[in-house]
Amino acid sequence: MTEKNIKELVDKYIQLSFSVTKKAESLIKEQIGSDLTSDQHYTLRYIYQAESCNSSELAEVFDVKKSAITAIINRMWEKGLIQRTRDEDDRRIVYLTLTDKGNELYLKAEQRIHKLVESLISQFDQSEISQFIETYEKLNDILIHSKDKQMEE
Amino acid sequence: MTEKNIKELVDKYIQLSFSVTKKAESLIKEQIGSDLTSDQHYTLRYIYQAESCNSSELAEVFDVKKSAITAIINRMWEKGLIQRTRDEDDRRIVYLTLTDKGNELYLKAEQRIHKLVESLISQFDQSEISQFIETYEKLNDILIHSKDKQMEE
DNA sequence: ACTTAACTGTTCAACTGTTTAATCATTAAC
DNA sequence: GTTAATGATTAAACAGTTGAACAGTTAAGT
Repeated sequence: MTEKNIKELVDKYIQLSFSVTKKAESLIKEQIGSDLTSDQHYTLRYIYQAESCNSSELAEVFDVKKSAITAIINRMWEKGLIQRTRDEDDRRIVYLTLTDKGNELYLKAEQRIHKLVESLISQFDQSEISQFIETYEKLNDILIHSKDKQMEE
Repeated sequence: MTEKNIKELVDKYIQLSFSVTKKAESLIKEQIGSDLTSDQHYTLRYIYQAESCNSSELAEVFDVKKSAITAIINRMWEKGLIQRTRDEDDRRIVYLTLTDKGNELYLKAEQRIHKLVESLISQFDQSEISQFIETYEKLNDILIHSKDKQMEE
């Protein structure tokens, strides 16, 4: 592969990455509706899948400071979507769990997102989309590894 | 493809999309440094590539209201990165162009991002990455089409 | 046991980015 | 020549973020 080809490939990837991310985010926002912001939905999803978690964990996953998590959790707590429970053994830790309302709101939005993504995916061959996701997964691993390597420095 | 397989594929894509986007954004932020935010860098890039553009165009590309663009341009104008020039024929239109400082700052960050992406891409077979980008491009087209279809409704 | 250090989470001030609605200046349409 | 429409801005309000300071709790060292 020539230098020029590599540069073009990289340019194209940077361009596509920006464009796809923007448009996907925009479509997802429409599925979520006005009850939740994107970040709030992502937060609901993480807590839903983890069943229970704490601020530090969320801060690491979302790659923001803990104070940012406190702020977002506060807003969702005020809306009655999230509960806080202190650990009895280590009273520093605050467990975050979804309320019934939070659960319901998450599932409603997630179903719509699921339908959206399914309709997008259905426009590809099965082999093409499988190959794509496989590479995407590999990229994800490489990105995780890149972050870890930076931590060591 | 069974129902179950589709659901798993969709779940995986949603999961990966979130994870990859977060991590890539985080790595890119590190390349940009503290002189610029991500959005400011994206703005510089768009104006750099377009050579000249106006607020409405940016608002459409970034999928935000024009007032949001005004705000971001104001901050970058205060930093001396962007110039505003009124069109002589239609004095409503304000052309946005990069100052030398803006140009320089953009290129410095973009070079680092380029190196980052190149080092990521180099960890794949050429055929794999070509196939990936091809599918990514197709996905981008589909997303653009999805937006257009919504506009018609 | 007491002191110190480390950890979990919060508060506060300052900032970026966003939307909504109102406004200004300019151009287009009739 | 008055009325639309257009391009851009302003102001208020809010979500999200950081950085620094802090409170409460637990762990470690001695």
